[in-house]
Amino acid sequence: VVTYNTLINGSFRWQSSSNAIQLLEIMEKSSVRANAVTHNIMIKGLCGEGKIEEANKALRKMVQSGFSPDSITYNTLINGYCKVGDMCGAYKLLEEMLQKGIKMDIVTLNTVLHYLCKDRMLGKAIALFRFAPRKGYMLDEVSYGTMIVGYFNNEKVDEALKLWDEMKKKGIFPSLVTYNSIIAGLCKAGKINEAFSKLNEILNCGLLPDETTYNTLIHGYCMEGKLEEAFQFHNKMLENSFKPDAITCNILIHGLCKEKMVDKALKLFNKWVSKGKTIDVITYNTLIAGLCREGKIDMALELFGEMEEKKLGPD
RNA sequence: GUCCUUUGUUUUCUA
Repeated sequence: VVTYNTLINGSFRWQSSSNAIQLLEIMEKSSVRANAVTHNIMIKGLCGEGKIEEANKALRKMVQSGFSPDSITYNTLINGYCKVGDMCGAYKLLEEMLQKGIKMDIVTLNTVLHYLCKDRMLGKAIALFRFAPRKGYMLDEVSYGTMIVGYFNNEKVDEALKLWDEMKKKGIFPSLVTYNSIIAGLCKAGKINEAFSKLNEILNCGLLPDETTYNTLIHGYCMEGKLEEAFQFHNKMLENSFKPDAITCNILIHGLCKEKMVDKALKLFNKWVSKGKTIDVITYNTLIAGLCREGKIDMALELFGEMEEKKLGPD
């Protein structure tokens, strides 16, 4: 069943729910029985595609098969409801969970913190963040990372940095994700040099930056109009054998368009395509926006036609 | 004591 679980989960991640469901059906026809993890994977996968109804069906099936939803099940569903904006649904589930005697854990708490921050209720998030330890919750790296991002998104740069220090003082060592978060925040605040110095800190800690790290910094430089530096980072990425991805491409194209260099953006785009690298809807949207701004509507429409050919549905 | 599942980080449009 572990084999099937791994495959089903991977299928959701890299293919689609229909492939995953097929695998589940194959498993059901065999002598292998689904376990609680299988059900949790199904629920998560369906939530991930925004199919809340289907996820609920999967939940019912789980119960029918004799499994009790656990905290992972509930956390998954609560996150799913929040993701589609159904806070009432999420709240109902939370109550149901508590009624069944399943305690909120740090994951539940972090999920709530995240959506409070996202829905511009930073104040409530802060209150919860400060109150939780008194209730026995051990704030972890995700809690801190979530709040740091929340502060940055509300332009509270100093507070974000204060939390960063507080976290370290507590002996929680930032992982790459948290470093990426603070780099993004510093970039957004226009503190690109401080963001850059965090990259050195990453290396000194023995961590390795990833594509997100580079993309974030490249984006930071682009936003400042420093395209030279942005492309230097792009080259550095290649040197260090990281693979610039569609996001990298989108960032660079956007940066070029912003500086009224749509022609160069188009060149980059063509180069990217000819190398067989992936592009996506956002690539097209970015280029089309750049072209429209310059009044080159016919070229924009040409790209629009290409989108349909490539089955990248315009949105 | 080992495998699988839940939370945080990067890109596009409205001045």
